[in-house]
Amino acid sequence: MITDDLSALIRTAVLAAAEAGEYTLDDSTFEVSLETPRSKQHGDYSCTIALAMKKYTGLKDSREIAAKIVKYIPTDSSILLRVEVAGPGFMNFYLKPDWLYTALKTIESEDKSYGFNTKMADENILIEFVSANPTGPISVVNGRAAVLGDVLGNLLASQGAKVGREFYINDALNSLQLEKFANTVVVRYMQELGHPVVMPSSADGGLETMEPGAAVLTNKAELTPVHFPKDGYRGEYVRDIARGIIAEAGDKFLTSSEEERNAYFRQATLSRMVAAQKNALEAFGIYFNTWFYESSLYSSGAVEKTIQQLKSLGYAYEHDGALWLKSSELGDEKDRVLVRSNEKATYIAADSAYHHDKFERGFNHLINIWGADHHGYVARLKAGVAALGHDPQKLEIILTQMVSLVRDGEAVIGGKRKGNIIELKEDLIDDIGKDAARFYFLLNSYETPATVDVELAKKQSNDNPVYYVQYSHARLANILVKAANQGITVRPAAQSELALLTHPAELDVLRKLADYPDEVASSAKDYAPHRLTRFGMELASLLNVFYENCRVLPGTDEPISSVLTTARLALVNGARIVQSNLLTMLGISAPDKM
RNA sequence: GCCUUCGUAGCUCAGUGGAUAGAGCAUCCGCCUUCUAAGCGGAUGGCCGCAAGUUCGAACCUUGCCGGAGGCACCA
Repeated sequence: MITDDLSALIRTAVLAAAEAGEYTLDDSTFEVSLETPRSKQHGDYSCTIALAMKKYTGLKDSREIAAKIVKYIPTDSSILLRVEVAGPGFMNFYLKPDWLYTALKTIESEDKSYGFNTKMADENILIEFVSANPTGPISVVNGRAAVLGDVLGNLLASQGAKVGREFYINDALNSLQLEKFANTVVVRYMQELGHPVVMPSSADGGLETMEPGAAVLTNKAELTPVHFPKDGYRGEYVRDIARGIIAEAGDKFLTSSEEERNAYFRQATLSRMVAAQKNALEAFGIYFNTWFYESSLYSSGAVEKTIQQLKSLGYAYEHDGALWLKSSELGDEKDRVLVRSNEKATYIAADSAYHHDKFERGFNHLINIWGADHHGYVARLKAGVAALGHDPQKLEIILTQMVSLVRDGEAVIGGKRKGNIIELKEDLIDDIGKDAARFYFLLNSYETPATVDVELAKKQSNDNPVYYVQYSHARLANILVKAANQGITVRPAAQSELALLTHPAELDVLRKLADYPDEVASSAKDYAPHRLTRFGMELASLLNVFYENCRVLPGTDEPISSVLTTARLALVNGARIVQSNLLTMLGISAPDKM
């Protein structure tokens, strides 16, 4: 890569200058960092080493240091046009356009793998994300973590890491909630089959109300009312599940034993809810390698085994009738209960077992994506993992800032219990599509608290920058189609007069294309998918400028030499590859027509 | 009270210790007879919450304060 060549050149010059006695160098472990200047007046790359070297050399004027270094940079380099010292001591490097043409050839030959490398080949990473409770649908709030985890997975995989995506289903300990959920579905089931329902008075002062049963059994006498559970789940999706059960099993649970009915509903509501979640996520382009059931940790004995292990390692002790984890010795602020005095294991016991299991499965690096409201749990889990002999540094918790929901300017409060959920699929994807929805979440850093107004998102969907990026791709594709129709063949870049590409708009595009692999690598390293999104918008903007200023195919007014057309077609094809690779990385389609 | 996090243009947000702090939307003015106007060009708009410190250099690092969000269970 060009930046590697350039920094090697600078390193050699810094050492050569010291050797020649221009200055003394106290520390030879200096880092040569290159940056892309914000303004291209400052060259293709800029180096600040002279500023940093004030400490090591004893010289006061960093412009002077820069000048001394520059003296030892070879002027007959194959890549370098010139070097300038500017400002307080920046060294600005202006490269020969050749390097851009070389980059274009590289893009063409690497094609779909341009932007990929093998730096992280030793990493076997498991990303666990979304993991929404199986008592409600995937909501818009989950959308951000979902797309973040998915694209982060793509980014890490592009760096050569093996990546697994996992969804954890909290189906065991949380049994009270699951029971309540199943009971709620039973009530809706009976309502669908004709029973009236008594809705309890709500906490915010509403009175007890009566809902009629569905009019399916018109000839029968009035059926006995059933009571909706206090704090039951009020969302419409509960009725959907009830209807699904009727379609599959009919009305036989009206007359079955309570035991039989409860056992069936407990299992059926869980599997239907999980299926619905899976369905919604797939509509969002998100596929998990594994759906891990918390209950399996209990049935396999893993939780019990983990507790025994913690005891024998001396990290667990009895106190007040409960079993405690010595988490305070492992970075947590206090000790935590592992097994309650009622003998039930806590979530931390199951979670320790779960993360132990992840490591046991061969992953050497775990990434969990959680909402910021779980941050108080981070130290605890790391302590649990450390107690079991794993390096807590290898468990990374990404906390996404909260997503608050707004509908037509009004805050939507409450959640699954109250029934006012804004569903990811029904309320967003079905309206604006997968591409716009993904792009919407990928625009900003997960470190920024977000407010999602679905109605606003729908109204603004035409303004969604995703179309801007896709449009630039479609225009490129269109040029290639038109060229083929006119019988003009796209030649390999190596057989084109790339030196004809001298227009500033062309050079800007080429420079951006050459930057792409670095951008992917840094987005992966910093877990910052949104940077790639921004890069796509910037590239689109440069492409539009190129499109306005540099005609590719012969026009009626504007004669264009066939060699220039050939060169520009090579550029168009390279840009199409990059824009397509980028959109693919984001899980967004790259249409040829719009 | 303690912990985490956010505060940048009217709004939504980028900004990797570097040069004159950027983009989209909104507002205003221009540009379609040639490869897609979902586009291009221009204008307006900033005590980067406040203060001190570190540094050659701070929107970025440190500390304090102000304001918002979240968390401090034998819940998950």
